[in-house]
Amino acid sequence: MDKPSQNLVETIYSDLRLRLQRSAVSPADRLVDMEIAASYGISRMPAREALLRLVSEGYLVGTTRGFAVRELSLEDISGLFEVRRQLEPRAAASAARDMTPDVETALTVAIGRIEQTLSAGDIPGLLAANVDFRNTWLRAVTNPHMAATISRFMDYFQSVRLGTFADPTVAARYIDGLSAIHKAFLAHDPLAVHDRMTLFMFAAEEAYLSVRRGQLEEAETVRPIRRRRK
Amino acid sequence: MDKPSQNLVETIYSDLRLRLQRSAVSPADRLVDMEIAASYGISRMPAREALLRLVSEGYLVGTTRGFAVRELSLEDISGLFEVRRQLEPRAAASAARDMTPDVETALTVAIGRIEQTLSAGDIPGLLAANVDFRNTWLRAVTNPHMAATISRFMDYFQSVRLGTFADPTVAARYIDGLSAIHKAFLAHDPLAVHDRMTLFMFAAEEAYLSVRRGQLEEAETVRPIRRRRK
DNA sequence: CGGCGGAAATCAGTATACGGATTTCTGCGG
DNA sequence: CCGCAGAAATCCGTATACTGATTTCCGCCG
Repeated sequence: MDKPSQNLVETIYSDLRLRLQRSAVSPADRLVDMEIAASYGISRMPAREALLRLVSEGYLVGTTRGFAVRELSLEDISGLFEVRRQLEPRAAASAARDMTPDVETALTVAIGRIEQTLSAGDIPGLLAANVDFRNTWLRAVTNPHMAATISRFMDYFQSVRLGTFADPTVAARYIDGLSAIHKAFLAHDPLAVHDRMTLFMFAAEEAYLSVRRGQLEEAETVRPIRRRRK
Repeated sequence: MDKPSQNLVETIYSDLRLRLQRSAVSPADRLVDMEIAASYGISRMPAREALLRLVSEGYLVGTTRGFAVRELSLEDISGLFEVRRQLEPRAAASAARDMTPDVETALTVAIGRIEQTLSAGDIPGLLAANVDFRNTWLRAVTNPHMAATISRFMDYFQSVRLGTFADPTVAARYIDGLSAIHKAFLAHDPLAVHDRMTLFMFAAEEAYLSVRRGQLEEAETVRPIRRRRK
């Protein structure tokens, strides 16, 4: 969201955030300040501060050995979606009202890319296109506090998302929902956008819950994951 | 929210956050890491990290000389209240549904203290009682993500709040709104709580806007406040 | 072959140090 | 008395260093 900035912490923070958004960090990975620092050729402190910031925002958790992406419990997912349900339909509706033509075309492009990557079975591409779509309508949300909050809540789900699209049935329904939202945007109908987004929220919640349930019972057996502090 | 914790950054962060909640830091004040560090008898880094975290959360802004409390523009206030309107009525309603008896009595105590401090003209006490009231019902919100988000949005307004209660008319209406919410809580009526909270949100937004407008035009004349970064 | 215990390694937290940008202070000249 | 240039002070950003807690490694003993 911010420009390059000649500030190291900001740079590292953005890079890491991007990697998290793209699910480029697995929950098994450990992010260590010294490694990151070395890869940028800088000292530990900026890397450490960026990591700490991601922890305070809830994207990472500190373990006794490095930082790891936070894994969402089923309660987390429900709770996060309760908030999303309150915000996103309203925000999307206001975006539909205030949208400029270029946003409109960008949305269409994004939807096209989503359908294309879906039929090609290109999961990473689908993921990226999906992020594009949401960022595009979010750009038309004039209230920056609203947009930032929504963006933040969406980003919590990146560790689950890959799995969401693995099941073709789920993926198809997901895309159908997006497509309906897109149509409502094109019709410049804020109320329809609101309703469609509401429906979409429930479908998405179910999808994430089901995926996460699967992940959890699969890992039922072995799973240490130690936190910090006595 | 968190316990003492044997972590310096956390300690300082909580202390500072508390001071901000209580409006104990004026916008004219400058928070400097070395000063804070000295007052705790520690080094710069933990103090600095706590300040940086407050900046990233939007409570402080960096200036060329120390950190200062963020001042809300009129647009900020409107934007923040748009989000609050989406969240707080819903959250309060769920709190009304899930509330335990001890929360109920705590709410009554808080309301009593609010009325008492109001008639006594004890503004700081009123401020504290007000914070108590909101934290009390927020405790009954079972969704931690919802509660944390709301708490965060409320805390943005501490720099304006003192002024809100200076005008007796505004204060009286504010308290009336709270009182109506309290009654709805006692009646265990989630819908009434939702409605009352919605009304209250609009009244509060108006109050803050009016106070802030006054502050802004008063300061119209002299006002350097330099930010950082070219 | 397994487990047990101590040494070595890893890494977060904190402290101290330095450089550079900007502001504030100071004193001289007008 | 005011302005203006240079000096001093302030304070952020970053680097490096130390410490203690925890984990991992490794070899000895049963």
